[in-house]
Order: sequence, then structure tokens, then C-alpha cells
Amino acid sequence: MTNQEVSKKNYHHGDLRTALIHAAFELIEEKGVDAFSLKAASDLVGVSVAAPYRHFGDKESLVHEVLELTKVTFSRQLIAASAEHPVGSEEAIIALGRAYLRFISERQHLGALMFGVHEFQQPHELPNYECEGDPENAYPFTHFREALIAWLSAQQLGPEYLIDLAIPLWTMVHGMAMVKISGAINALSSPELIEGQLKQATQRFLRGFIEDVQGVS
Amino acid sequence: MTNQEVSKKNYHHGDLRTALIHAAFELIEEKGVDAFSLKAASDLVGVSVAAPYRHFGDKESLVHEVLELTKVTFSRQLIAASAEHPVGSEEAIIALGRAYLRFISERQHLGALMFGVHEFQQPHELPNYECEGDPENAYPFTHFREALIAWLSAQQLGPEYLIDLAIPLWTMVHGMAMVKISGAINALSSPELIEGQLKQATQRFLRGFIEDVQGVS
DNA sequence: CATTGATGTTAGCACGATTAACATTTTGGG
DNA sequence: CCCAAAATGTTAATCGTGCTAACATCAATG
Repeated sequence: MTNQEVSKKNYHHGDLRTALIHAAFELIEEKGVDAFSLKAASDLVGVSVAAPYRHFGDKESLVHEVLELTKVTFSRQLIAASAEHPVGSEEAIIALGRAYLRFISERQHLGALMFGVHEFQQPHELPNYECEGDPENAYPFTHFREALIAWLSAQQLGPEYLIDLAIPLWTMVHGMAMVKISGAINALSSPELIEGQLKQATQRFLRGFIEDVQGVS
Repeated sequence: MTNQEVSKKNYHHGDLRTALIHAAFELIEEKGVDAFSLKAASDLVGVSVAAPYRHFGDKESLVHEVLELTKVTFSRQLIAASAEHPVGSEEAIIALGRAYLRFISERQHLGALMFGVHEFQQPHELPNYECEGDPENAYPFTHFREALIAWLSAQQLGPEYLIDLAIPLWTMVHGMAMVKISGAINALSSPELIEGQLKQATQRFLRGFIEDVQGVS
């Protein structure tokens, strides 16, 4: 009853809007966006097929809300994972990658929703590498960015190296995740193997990076 | 009239089957699988909506043919790209990555068809890293595999290092491509930047790899 | 030259998105 | 407290699309 929470609720259904979002979230997590129908969500919540249109302009709007919810959920896991390690440590970076892989591996359809090419795809904001306000709403890449800046700083390197470091490392992690959900390579199916690869490759990359940079400058 | 080519043709339409495949290919390349409808393909070819069912069990079968056609097209480009450089060279590997990125960047919807998560997705075969017969039908990863084995050999390293080398490198390239088509990071939108990153990261990775391996063994 | 099988076509069903018209409940002002 | 308006919901109908059934054609073969 915190005076904000009540305002939207208590109508016919109670709160059809958020009920639909959560129903849709579950359905999409279960079967994927492509298989998701407004009817299924309506049925699950117990309203008619037309009811959602009082709260969402169209199917896409609902899916968009689910996407936002997914991003927040994902971000929370990433934050939690890196928080277990010292700021600026190699471990923090690896843990971030591992959390990234796990989330997407275990919740493939949510991964596909966020990063796949589908009819509801929307251009991700975040023009360059800026971090927008709330970390929970931050684009996942932002977390890598923060961890890498901290690492660079711990290595006595300035943030000017960020891009050359972040892009290959993050695209590798992202690529592993995408390969996983697209089933592109069965060899990556084992979580142990994929996480071992992640760790080894990250270490090699970071260490090779230092040598390369130090050797030049 | 080579005795094979005529057999399938000259019926009502001539060769509706391949005409449909090519029409579908164009439509999918243009608008993506999700937006593709059998009706659109039928219209383009000039037949009724039911006609395709004489040649394909269902929509998925047609899409499957388009997928195969796409893979062959893609493979050809990869082969051509690496063929321009000495076998076993770093350049060949970079060229392969560049061709991979270009194809998928320039033909996003085909990339999404091959590697995206969609209703027609099918498990890619190729259980481990085996190379099946015809190189043109080979899974794209196979080309990387060949190039890397050659490179390893040129470095006097055996193929036992393949996996640890191929997975991170390929997933990075693949990740860059996926990021590109999902619009995940606008910063990767410029072809120059992305290709520069590819080259630099590949070089760093390969060189770091050698040092790492030589340092240990 | 007619039958047969490969192809095509039209009509129709099922489903899911979306909208229009109608019903009901909540809220707010008199 | 009562009513009108706004907010929600429902039912019915339309449209686009996959897919099937019943019917129409054409080419080839005996």
C-alpha cells in the first residue's frame, strides 16, 4: 500500500497488464517468441483474446515488455556474478562471461529474444559505449565494459585500450552463447567444455593483450 | 540437354520446384524468414498458393532448401576468400573471418536463417569437428578448421591444439557477425571498424597462443 | 487416342492478430 | 447515494496465412 503500488491495480482483473507480461514471459521462456501467441497468454491468465488490447497496442508491445523484463533479469545475474570477485580482477571478468553463458544456455529462448533476429527485434540503444543510468537496465555489454575498465586500471592501463579489449572478448563470449543456442556446434554442448574454453581463452587473451601493449609502448 | 537437366523440367510450369526455391531465397534474403510466406513465393512465381504443396511437404521443407542453398553460397565465398592467401598463413585465417563477417553483414537475413533461432531451425550436424565430403556443403566451421590446422602445421604445431584455438577464434568471429545482425552494438556498425578489430584480435590471439604454448611445453 | 499420373487450381478449414460493437464495473462528481 | 464517464472485458467478424480436399489439366505411354 505504498501509495504507488495500488494506483494501477484493482480493476476487473486486478492487474491484467502485469499478469499478461508475466504469463508471456513464461510462455516465451518455455517455447520461444516465434511460438508465442497472444491467445496462449490470454488463456493462461484467463481472459478473452481481445482483453490484451486494452493494455498493449499490439502483440509486439507485449513482447517488448517481456524483453525489458528479460534484460533486467539478465543484468541482475551478471551483476551478482561479477560481484563475487575483486573489482578489476581477471576472475571477475571470467565470472561475468560464465554468467553470460549460463543464462543464455539455460534460458535459450530468452537469449534468442534478446539477441536473436526475429520480427520483434528492435535496435538496441546505447550509441557507443556509454552507460545509461540504472545498471539494471543497462545493456549487458555495459557490465563487461565496467569490468574491463577496472581491470585495465588494475594493470595500470588507461581506458583508451577499452575498445580493442572489450570488443574481441565480448564478441567471443557472445559468440559462444549464440553458437550454443543455435546449435551450431554440438561440440560446445557440454557446459564444462564451454566454460573451460571461456576461461582459457579469456586468460590467454588478457595476458596476450598485456604483452602486446607493453611490447609496443 | 545433358540428359540430367531435362528430366525434371518441362511440365506445367517448367520447373516449379527450383523456381520456388529461388523465389523463396530472394524473399528471405530480402525480408527474413519470419516475414516469408508461401503465398509471397507463389505470387512471385505466378502460381496458386496450393501449388507449392506438390513439391514440398510444407513450408518448412521449402525453407530447408533455401537454407541449403544459402550454406552453399556462403561456403563458396569462404573458400574463395581463403584461396587468395597462402595455405597456413595468418592472412588466410583473417581473410576467412573477413569473408564470414561480410557475407553475414551484407546478407543479414541469410545469416539469421543459417544461425538464428527461428521456427525452422534445425540441429546442425557435424558431431564434432569432422569434415564431411563435399567442401561446398561443409559446415562453415569446417573451413576455419582447415585453415587453422594448416596454420598450426606451419607453426610446427600438431592438430591437438586445434580445439583450443578454433573455438575461441571462431566464436569471436561468429559473435561479431551475430552482434552485427542483431544490432546489439551500434559501435560495430562500421565495416572498417569491425574488420580492423577482427584483424587485430586475430593477430593478437594467434601470437598470444604461440607464446602461451611455447612457454609451457 | 485414351488412361494415368504429375501438376495446378479453387474452395474451405483452422488459427492467430486485430478491430468494432456491446457489456460491465469502478470511479468521481453532484 | 446515484449516475455518467472512463476503464476494462467480451463476443463476433475480418484478414492473412498454412494446409488439405476435390476437381481440372496436360504430357507421356501403351
